[in-house]
Amino acid sequence: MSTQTTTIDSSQLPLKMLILDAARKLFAEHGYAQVSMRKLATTIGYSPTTIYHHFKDKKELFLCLTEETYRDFLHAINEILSASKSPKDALKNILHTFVTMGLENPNAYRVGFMMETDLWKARDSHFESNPLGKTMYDRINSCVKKCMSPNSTDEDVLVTSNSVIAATHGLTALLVTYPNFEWGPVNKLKKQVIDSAVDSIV
Amino acid sequence: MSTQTTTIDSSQLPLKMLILDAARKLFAEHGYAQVSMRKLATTIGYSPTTIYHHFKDKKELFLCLTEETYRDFLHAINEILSASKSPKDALKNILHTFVTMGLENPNAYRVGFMMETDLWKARDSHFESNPLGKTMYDRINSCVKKCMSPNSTDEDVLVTSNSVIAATHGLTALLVTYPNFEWGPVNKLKKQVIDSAVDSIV
DNA sequence: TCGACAGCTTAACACTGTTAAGCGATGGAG
DNA sequence: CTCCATCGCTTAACAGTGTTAAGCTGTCGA
Repeated sequence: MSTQTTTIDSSQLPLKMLILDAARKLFAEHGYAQVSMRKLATTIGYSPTTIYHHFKDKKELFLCLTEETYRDFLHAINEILSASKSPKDALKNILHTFVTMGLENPNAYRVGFMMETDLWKARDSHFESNPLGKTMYDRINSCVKKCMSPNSTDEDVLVTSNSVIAATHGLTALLVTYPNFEWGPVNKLKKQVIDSAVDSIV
Repeated sequence: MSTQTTTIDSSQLPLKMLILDAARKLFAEHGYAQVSMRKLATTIGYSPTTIYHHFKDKKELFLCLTEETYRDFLHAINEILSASKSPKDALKNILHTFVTMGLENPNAYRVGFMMETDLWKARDSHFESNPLGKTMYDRINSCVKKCMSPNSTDEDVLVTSNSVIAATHGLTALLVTYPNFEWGPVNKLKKQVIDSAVDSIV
């Protein structure tokens, strides 16, 4: 029972911020597995135990960073949605940005969209602990719906939305996982993947 | 310098086989990270060090299993190619099988197509240490080429082939990574992803 | 001045991948 | 037969991991 009456976001606590900042940087540079709690502690000049006073475990710490990633993606999506003319334009722009952002910050993309967290696997609903992810997904879903004929069933929309996401994710994942492979001109690749996924929508 | 004149595949050595069999099973069940060398050693009734007499390190051990995965996929591709009428039919069948096999053995798919091994990252050519993967890739590539107009450039073929692979991989990766998500009817999803990728080929 | 509490550390546990050193049996040479 | 080398395997350790129980220390209100 604190006497604190002002609403302070606990994530704004200086030390918690310090940890997150260092973690974000280290993590973006070296990847999840390569950053140990001890290394992180050393870089911020505290003992490893201190981190555990602010985060339940390593998973929770990096889940915070994941949320930041979702926030960034969602922000970009919102901007695009409010600036695009047609739904198809918006959708294509969103997917392009999706790939671009993934390539710009591969480690963030890895944690956000390529790692299976027990937190998610444990639950029936995937997005229960991930409202930002859910919002992102819903945005894309409703954008796809607008691209489709008005008498499409919910299942049609779901399948189409997921298939568009799958294709885009596949490209990003491959480019992130095998950056040294001879992919050919990446821009053409992006365009072809996204166009053939979106233009097939009727 | 052994006096052995008969050609014996060293992978057929009983203990090496025993290790690989146990590793394959443990790994398929629990995943790469969850299987430790000590656990593996215990299940085969040897000390951990023994494993290191047959495999340089954990990475090399699981790279052997990766090769098996590639072998399986390549085998399936070859069967399809020799049984299909049109190139487009063959391509669609290959991609369908790709997804199906991935879902049947998610852990194998993870190691084969979702993990960045230092071995590959270190090299200029991705497939230098992975001839089976190269063959697989080439098979798909030439199948895509047959689907395209004869005056397509090599770059066109490359981009198209990679974009088809990307879409298919994306679906498999998502299904493997988030198996509990409400994907909707997976068969419809597979069909839509593959059809919109392949049917966009001109 | 005392005591409570917050913030942080020390030290440990149970793991991990990996390896240097050594043990014991087997089998060929003298 | 004896000796020695070699092969197959193990013990014990190193350095690292995530994590936590226990304790220390300084500040602040009573």
